[in-house]
Amino acid sequence: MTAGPFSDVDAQLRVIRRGVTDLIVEAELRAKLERSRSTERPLVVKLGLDPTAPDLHLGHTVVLQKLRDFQDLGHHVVVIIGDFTGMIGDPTGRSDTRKPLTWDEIRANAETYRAQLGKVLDMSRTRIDFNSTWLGALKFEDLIRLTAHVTVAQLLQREDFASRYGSGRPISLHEFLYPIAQAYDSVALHADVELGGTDQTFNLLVGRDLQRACGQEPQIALTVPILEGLDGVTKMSKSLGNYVGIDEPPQEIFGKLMSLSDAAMWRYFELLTRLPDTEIASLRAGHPMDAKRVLASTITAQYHGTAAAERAAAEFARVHQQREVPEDVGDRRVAAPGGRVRLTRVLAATEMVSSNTEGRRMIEQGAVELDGARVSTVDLELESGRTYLVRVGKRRFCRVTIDD
RNA sequence: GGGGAGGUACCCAAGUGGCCAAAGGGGGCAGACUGUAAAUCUGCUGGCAAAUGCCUUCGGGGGUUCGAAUCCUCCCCUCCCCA
Repeated sequence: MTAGPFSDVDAQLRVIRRGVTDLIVEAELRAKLERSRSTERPLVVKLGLDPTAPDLHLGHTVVLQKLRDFQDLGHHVVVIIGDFTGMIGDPTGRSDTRKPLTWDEIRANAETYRAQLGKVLDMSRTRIDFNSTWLGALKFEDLIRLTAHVTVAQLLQREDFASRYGSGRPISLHEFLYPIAQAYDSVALHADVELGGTDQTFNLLVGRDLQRACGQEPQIALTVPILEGLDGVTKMSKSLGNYVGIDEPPQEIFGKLMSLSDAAMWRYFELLTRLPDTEIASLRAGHPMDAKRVLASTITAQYHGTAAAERAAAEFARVHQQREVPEDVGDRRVAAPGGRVRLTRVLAATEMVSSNTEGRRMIEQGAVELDGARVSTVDLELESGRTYLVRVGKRRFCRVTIDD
């Protein structure tokens, strides 16, 4: 993208600043960039990932795209798999203690990451490290020295700790160690920049303090906005079920994005697409559904290519706007011991519902269609030797063949 | 170490011997309406069988009782105050 190894500092800063919430401290970043340019040494840019949730979703891509920006500028990107910190679990909110992962699980998760990160990053220039490498080598004595640099009052500045402490909810001591461990990652790497969502601000700043205490130049803390999930309110996360995984099939990504609320969609335009402001403005002036279609197509294309995005769009129109059957309906076979089976059993057996009782409820609520006709009989039986097209709710389809 | 308050279904939160599979809210799902949106309205929201039946669930174990989320007892966990 540029002639020399590193482009003009102002140009770099323009790219880096785009879409970020906080850049602490910009003057220091400028100095680092200038030195990097004159010495032709790339900056070390760090991002930590949690090893427990190896499925990347659109929420992660906000920060990953920023990481990609740094890569494109020629800098050195390091992704830390927080296998050690994962034993703690970043204490944001829920207070459930995590069970430590086995080494095999961690390795497997890291492989998943490697595959998924490649959808956004240039993996040939991405280093992946495990923080157990250096954290596991620390002795208790080292830990004591490290923790001496941080005060309890400092830790209680963090909003999450403060509110829990204030409202009488427990804080385990090891949770206090989380920011310190993450900060030590920066020390171990000699990180120049650390990226994270705005919820990471505190941790990133502890990194600065600890680096300073260890005689290093403090890193730049750079935060990007947290993407809201499909509900448009809480942050996108797998555990809340309001996410779009980057590994999901195109129809899923497209369909999930179409179900966004109008209000939330602009946030997605802003954080997930690189469409120019003028184009977004003209979309705002038109029909919201057209805008949403553009959003869904753009993002689907990012992960599956334009052709797949077009297919997904066509499929969506067929199923939801013309109310027809989707192109790829799963085929299942269900055994009918006596020549016939109850529909409720079929629904459960094909996992279209979670239990027979649930299936019964669905029928009672008029949510089940058989070959296009709504089912009103709860104890309806299906005959063997036939194939039925079963639909539950709006999105669940299955072609079921009944065997003897 | 002393004193006090708590642990209820996905989450919050009522319930202090039977009418409790357990109020209410949130979330989720479904139906209507629509642009498969949002908002709104309605219904459902442990499982098996579908019959007025059975099983699992109120931190864990044991006990009292015809009968317990509710009483007793031991244990585990959390918070607050004092030291």
